[in-house]
Amino acid sequence: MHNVNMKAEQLHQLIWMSRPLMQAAEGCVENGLTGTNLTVRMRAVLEILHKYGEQTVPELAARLDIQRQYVQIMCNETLTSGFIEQRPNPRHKRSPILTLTNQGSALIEDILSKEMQIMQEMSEDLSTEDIATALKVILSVVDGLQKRTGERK
Amino acid sequence: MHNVNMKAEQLHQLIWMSRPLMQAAEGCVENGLTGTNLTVRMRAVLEILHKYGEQTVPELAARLDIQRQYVQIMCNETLTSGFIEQRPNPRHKRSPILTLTNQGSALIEDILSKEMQIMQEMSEDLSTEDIATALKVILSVVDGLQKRTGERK
DNA sequence: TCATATTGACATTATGCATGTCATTTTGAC
DNA sequence: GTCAAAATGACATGCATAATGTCAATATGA
Repeated sequence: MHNVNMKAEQLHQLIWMSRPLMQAAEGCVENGLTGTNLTVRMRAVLEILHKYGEQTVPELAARLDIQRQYVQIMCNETLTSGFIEQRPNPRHKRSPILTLTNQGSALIEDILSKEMQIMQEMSEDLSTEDIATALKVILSVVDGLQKRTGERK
Repeated sequence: MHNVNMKAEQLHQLIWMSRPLMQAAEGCVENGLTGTNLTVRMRAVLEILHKYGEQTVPELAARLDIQRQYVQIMCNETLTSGFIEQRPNPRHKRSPILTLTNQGSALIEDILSKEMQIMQEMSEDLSTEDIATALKVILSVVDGLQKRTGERK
């Protein structure tokens, strides 16, 4: 009985750490971007292209779960900066395929590897099992919260 | 060696669940507010007053870690709605103490108890130890990330 | 007492999107 | 092949959630 409330309260605390966690994560990413001429949004574009390969703006938007119109803006910025370029799309003349330039490719790889190094450093303080457990709990909580809400979209 | 990368990758995945987690949590809170004439910001004001007792706008701002000027707006809205009221502040004539009205007090208690019930339901799927472990990991990660960033003031 | 800090109020700006519209393709069903 | 429907880029507008700047009134502390 008392145990039930303990669990609920700890879960509550866990859930509301999500904001500080996100802010800390984003701050850290932003920090790693200084001196690169990249913005956080441009980095996001490069990351997806690096992870999933070249693709069009609408595909990127679906992947990022952001409105197409906004992703268009992000991509246009990134194009201007020269980290990505357009390739003709055989499947759609108005919608070119976006692809990393050599410069963009090298940059995002460098950034991601530095970020991964931070992950490794931080994971030294934690056991493999604890990390796995935490991830499992978080996934379960996200699922539970979404189910109990007016289902997005 | 391979283990190191596994840990880092799981940690990475965990960290970037923070955004969906936050969105799910906020969506759920918003959902619970329908029919109450409360906005999310007003709910935040009520919650702090309920948790930490009556206080001034600047105190609230510090607690919420939001700029004083914005919290002022949130509080003025909440005042208009009648869920909180001003009390003379013996320590500062220009800065009244904000306190919950009976109506506001009843409302926030109802909301918080319904939210806690959701926590209890969700915690049924998880063990006490797993929740505790997850919380520990998250706190550690937030700490680690903040340390590795241009330290937020 | 008097320089400095605090506070409420108001104005402006920024960020990160969502939403709406339009003209131009592109696609798919017939 | 035709034609309605869908996809796409471009552009405009709106909106929530703040940060930032300023001012005048008031408080505070040395």
